[in-house]
Amino acid sequence: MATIKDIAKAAGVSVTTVSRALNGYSDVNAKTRERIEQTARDLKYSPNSLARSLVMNKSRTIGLLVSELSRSGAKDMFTYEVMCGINDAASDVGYDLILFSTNSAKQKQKSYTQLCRERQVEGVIMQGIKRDDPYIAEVIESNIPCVFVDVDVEGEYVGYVTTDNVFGAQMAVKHLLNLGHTKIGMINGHDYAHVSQKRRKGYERELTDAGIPIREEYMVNGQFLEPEAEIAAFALLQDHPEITALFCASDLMALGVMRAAKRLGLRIPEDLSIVGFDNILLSEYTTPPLTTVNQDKYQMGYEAAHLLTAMLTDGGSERQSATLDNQLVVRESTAPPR
Amino acid sequence: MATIKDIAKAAGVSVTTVSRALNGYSDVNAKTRERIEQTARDLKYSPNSLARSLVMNKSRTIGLLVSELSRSGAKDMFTYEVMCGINDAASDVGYDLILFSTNSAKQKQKSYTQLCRERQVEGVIMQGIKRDDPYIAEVIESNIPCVFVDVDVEGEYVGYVTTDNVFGAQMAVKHLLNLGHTKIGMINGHDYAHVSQKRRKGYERELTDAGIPIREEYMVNGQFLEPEAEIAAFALLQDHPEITALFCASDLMALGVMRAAKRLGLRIPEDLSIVGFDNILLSEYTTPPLTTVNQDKYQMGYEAAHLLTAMLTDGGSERQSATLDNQLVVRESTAPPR
DNA sequence: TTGTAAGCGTTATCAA
DNA sequence: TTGATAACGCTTACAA
Repeated sequence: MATIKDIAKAAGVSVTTVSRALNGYSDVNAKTRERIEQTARDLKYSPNSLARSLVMNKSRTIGLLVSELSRSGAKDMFTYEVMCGINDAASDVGYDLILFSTNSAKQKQKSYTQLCRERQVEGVIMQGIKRDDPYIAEVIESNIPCVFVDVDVEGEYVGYVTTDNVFGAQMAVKHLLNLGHTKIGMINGHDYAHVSQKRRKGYERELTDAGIPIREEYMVNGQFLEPEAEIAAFALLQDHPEITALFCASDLMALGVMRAAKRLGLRIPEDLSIVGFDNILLSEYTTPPLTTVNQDKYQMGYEAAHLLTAMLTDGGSERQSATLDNQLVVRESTAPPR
Repeated sequence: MATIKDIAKAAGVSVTTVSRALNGYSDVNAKTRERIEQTARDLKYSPNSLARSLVMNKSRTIGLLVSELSRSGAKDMFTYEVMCGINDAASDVGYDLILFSTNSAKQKQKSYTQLCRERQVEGVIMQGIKRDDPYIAEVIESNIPCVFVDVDVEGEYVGYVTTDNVFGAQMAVKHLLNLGHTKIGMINGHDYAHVSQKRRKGYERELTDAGIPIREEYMVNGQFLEPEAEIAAFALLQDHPEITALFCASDLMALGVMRAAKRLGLRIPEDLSIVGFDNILLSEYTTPPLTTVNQDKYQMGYEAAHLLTAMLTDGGSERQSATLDNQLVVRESTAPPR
């Protein structure tokens, strides 16, 4: 509870001198500094960052805005792993993280700018929000630096981190093509996700390059959810029994697809090959283990925080965005068609 | 960037009146209030919580201290799920979360009290720390309210949330006993975990109740880590081939044990029955699916935040701690011995 | 019902 | 090398 005032009194100097001594300014007599530091220790002083932030107008705090941070996200460790990366990168440079968890109900009450201003965060990292989220427009208008995870918006103070989703999808489809598949369906997420658009693009491009016509009816949405994907895949496979392989825009949805296949009596990979996306932890443990496209989630978070803190300190020089590589991980859910 | 000063000027009143109007005090003329609220909206005002916290000496912030928040924790969703619960409970009552991630290197630089005072958190939730962590003593001494997850310390301002680990372990062992096992080993975590002590107690008690002598050499530590557990279990099973069942203090370790069994050519559950603890997501997907003791991790977090905010507002009335029930989840990793 | 003024714990400007 | 003093944006006695 000791303040610099207390120290000043105890050490017989002014608060100014205490402040300067404790902050390592050079214009303080060595003896005085020593005495001040000692009394600070004696009084178990620790600075009040609130007061400091107020006067300096810098909070050394980053807001972490995760849309619907909830149990449902528990299954793919995506959010968590990204967070770990963010946390590590932020704490490396002395920033603390404040967690805003919003949902649409809360968003109605409080605008993005309000949220940030209130807590005086210096910058924001946004994760798990959809393309049509009203906050995105606010972010671009506002002058609070922000880095998005998996939404490709850029602006003066806005950047993003993502992986090469087009290429990732191409690798997945090429793998299927190489195995001899030609009737390849796709279970996508939803139209409001940046990654869905990109993965679809990769899927279509690879097919086109191979001279295979694109069939709209082979593409369905599973909302990035396991049960929804199961329903969608079930219907798709029932309507189009000629399909021998499915590319899923997420591992979680691939899980649902596996369930649908089981219900239809289809063996994996003999009757149906499945490729996922994300390489979530679970994908290694399914039966059979899932072939998928790996994304380095931790790195995404780390990079996001790094970009943001760079904007904050350098004043926004160099890169604002980053696209990370991803890799095909071949496991046992894919095989040549019968 | 508008402040109450700006509003005061624009609305032609004093800052006091603005403050009172915006905070819903009754002693403000309805007309004046309306005018003030309108100009606040016009100016896109949002309060500066830093300034407010400073003067009120209340930050409405909870510190979340997770020891070694890192990728290694990614495999069990424990940390994440608890966090979701904390987040939901905290935001229900208008508290924000600030993430402190410490590791021993940082702890040396900064004491617990310093950390909290600096950021002026009103209370703290601590997760993933060991019994011998130096912070624990600090917490008890300090007068900052704190709730621990899975460490049973109590004090004037200190409580904890845990599950009934003794009973959980008893259920696990009883299940094994009922199947006819008598040579039951235990892969524990380490001596610095509260839960390890409790689970061991449950294991020993149940065995004793069944008239089976406790054999020290049947108990080994796996540090709550998969590879360590694999090594420990491998050695144990090699030295004591008569063991037909293993109770593991965590699912993650059970995964390692399964690997060890495989390497030894033991089939699960025919040659070796395994029971885990936690019911992590993965346990459902292993081959075979793991019998385990479920803990409601989300609820633990929710309860922790609830206890803490109650302490903060009521001034520490009623309960300070909570012990949640857990349930045996029987899957396919257990069977009668041959 | 409204306003004046003090104060929260810092840092920054300026003068000594 | 040091110290008054103002300022950051807000709340709150106290007075009017």
